[in-house]
Amino acid sequence: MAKVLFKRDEVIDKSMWLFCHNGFKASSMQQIVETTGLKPGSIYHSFGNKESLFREVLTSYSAKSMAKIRETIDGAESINEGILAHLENTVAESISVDYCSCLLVKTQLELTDDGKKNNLHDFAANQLKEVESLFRSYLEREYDEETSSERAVSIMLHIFGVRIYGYQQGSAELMLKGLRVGLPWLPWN
Amino acid sequence: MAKVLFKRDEVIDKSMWLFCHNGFKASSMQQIVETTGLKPGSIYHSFGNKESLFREVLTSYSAKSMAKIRETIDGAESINEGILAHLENTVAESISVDYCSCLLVKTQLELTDDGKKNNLHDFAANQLKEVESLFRSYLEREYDEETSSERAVSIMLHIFGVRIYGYQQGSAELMLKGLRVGLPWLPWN
DNA sequence: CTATTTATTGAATAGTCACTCAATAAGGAA
DNA sequence: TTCCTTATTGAGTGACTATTCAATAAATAG
Repeated sequence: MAKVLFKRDEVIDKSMWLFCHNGFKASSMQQIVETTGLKPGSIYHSFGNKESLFREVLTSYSAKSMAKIRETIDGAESINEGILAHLENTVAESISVDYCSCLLVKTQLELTDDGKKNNLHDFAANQLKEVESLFRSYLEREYDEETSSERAVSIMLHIFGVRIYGYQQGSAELMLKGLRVGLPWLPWN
Repeated sequence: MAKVLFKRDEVIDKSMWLFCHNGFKASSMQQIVETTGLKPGSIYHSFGNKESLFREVLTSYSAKSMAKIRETIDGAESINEGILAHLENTVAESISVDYCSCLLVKTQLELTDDGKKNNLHDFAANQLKEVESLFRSYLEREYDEETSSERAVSIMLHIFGVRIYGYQQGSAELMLKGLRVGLPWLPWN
């Protein structure tokens, strides 16, 4: 056999699952081989090395995340209702049985900024900055620049908070109360 | 030579520095040997294994963190001023050159909950719950139970947020603005 | 049909990992 | 002093790591 027998997207998705659960270092190439069904040589031929594969996974993860945010806000009756819906989704996600936080957040904490160009730490940080920009651009449809900027930061702080707080047991209700206190300008019921 | 030639606390502190910067898995025993000056056999004789050593480091880190919070709040003119001072300290810390977030947060994200008893993930999560309890107990001196509980959660969400947001470049001012928006009940200037 | 290109294979490589253990050295107890 | 306990040593262990590469198989070009 030869020539494009596997689907690149499927390999990315299966690898994403693994990286999300175990992080970068703890996901071994052996596990990737088992999860994707590809042989080591195939992976290296198609993706270069583990870091390149991970980079593609991160890019895909980031694109999906931002698409989902857009979808949620665009589908809501107002910007603020959309933002609230996204936060509620994030909380709901965090109590699922195999919750594994956010790959970008995990990557930023796991990989150190070694000073080299295009390191994975900075890559994740930049993607998260883009998420903030996305929220800010939505807010600017409703508020002045200053308010939009402040509230975008506040949203990011709360999302990051939920990404970590979500590991506490039975935390959904508590988190929603905490979000309501910290984001009183959102249209809570 | 023999018998207690090294100081246990110093070994813990030096290992803490390493674990804070690289995380659990990425800190090799070889690095621990180099950092602490102990030989492999000595470390295993005194601490059991890498996980036990890390557990002692986590315990020490948690104790130090909570002591510092108490110190800051007890030394302030009011509970709320103390909480604000602690948040400002956290922000200030996050812009230092070798910032490495919070070991408990990093551990919770790096190590998965494998379901086993006393795993490191749960250990870190429990320590973070105690930090929340500490804030709640302070707040209960000023507010009713419900308000104290909600605001303690809100504080934790913001601290977690800062722990991650701190990796963005030039973020100190932005974070302070975000905190001011999300925690308007604190005595800002 | 033949030649060339290219995806796939999987055993093999060198390096790193956490960890061990017999030998050794130095206290305290008798 | 002699014995016993215990901290220290550091070379060594096997398991695992990411990665390679010559061989192979299939699709495409001429």
